[in-house]
Amino acid sequence: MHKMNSKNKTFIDKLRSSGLRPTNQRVEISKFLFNRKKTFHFTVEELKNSMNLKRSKKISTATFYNTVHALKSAGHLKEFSLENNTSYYDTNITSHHHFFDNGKVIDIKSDKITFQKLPEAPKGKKIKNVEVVIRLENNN
Amino acid sequence: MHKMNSKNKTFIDKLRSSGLRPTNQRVEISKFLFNRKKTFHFTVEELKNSMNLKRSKKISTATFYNTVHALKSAGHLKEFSLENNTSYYDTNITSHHHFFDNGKVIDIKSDKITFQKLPEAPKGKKIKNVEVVIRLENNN
DNA sequence: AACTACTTTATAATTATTCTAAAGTATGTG
DNA sequence: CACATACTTTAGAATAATTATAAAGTAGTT
Ligand SMILES: [Mn+2]
Ligand SMILES: [Mn+2]
Ligand SMILES: [Zn+2]
Ligand SMILES: [Zn+2]
Repeated sequence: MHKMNSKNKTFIDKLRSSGLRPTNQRVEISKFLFNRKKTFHFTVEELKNSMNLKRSKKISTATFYNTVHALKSAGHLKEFSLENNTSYYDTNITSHHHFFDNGKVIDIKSDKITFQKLPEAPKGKKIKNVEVVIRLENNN
Repeated sequence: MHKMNSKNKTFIDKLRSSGLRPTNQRVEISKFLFNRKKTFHFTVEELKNSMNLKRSKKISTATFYNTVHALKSAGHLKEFSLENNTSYYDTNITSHHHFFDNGKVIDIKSDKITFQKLPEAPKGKKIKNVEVVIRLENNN
């Protein structure tokens, strides 16, 4: 059985608030996702492969998808897309911006970009958020 | 056999410059895509369904995918993604911005958004383009 | 007409994702 | 602690979007 320490608290709470019991598999996934300093951008396949690589008893694909989906529905992960019909997830759930550099994704803090001019929302609508993608290429 | 008129010229040229012979099927697809005043945003499935609806002899799925792919590779279409692992295409190939409103996509001309502050590219990289997505929701 | 290169199409394969149903684990109750 | 019940994990099937294959069709050339 697992003893909960204060370090684990945050990511176990994320599971609980997603309606998920903190089982072994889920705790390991949540820890892997949230127990890091920097934002993590990933696909479910990438997550599965990197976690299962070091494990003798693999966590099943369905558990990865289910857990990620529940965390996303509860607002602990944000979904986004690149141009390759795969879902990416972002542990930074605040509204922020990105550099896209050949499949690599880098966060840009919200306050690093400000606008001089922005269009109004069409009538009956309002703006939920404004997010910028800066696509990069190699110099020269 | 088809006689080419000046109206057809543009979209037939797009086929030619994509390395595609202007066959009947391709001409109809290219015409459907480019012979309109406003930008068209679509998925291949949507394109196929709306074009085949009015046809007795259907154009095959592979031809839709192949033609769209060639047009995109030649730069006559731009690919983008919403949060649902399907590729969308945009007949507006200029760098521009979008409203995303519940799966609906609306163009925002480039000059409608200007920046006060933008981050620099990481070293060794330069900025290829900057595109904004404004997500909308219903009022009240 | 015969030759060649390019096209279209039906169908199979692939990839990402979701579903299903059976077996496993935890929790509550007496 | 038994047992019931509820939730979980998992392997494998199913689905959706896309890509590949290979046979039959079409066009351009000699
Ligand atoms: Mn998919
Ligand atoms: Mn896909
Ligand atoms: Zn991010
Ligand atoms: Zn557009």
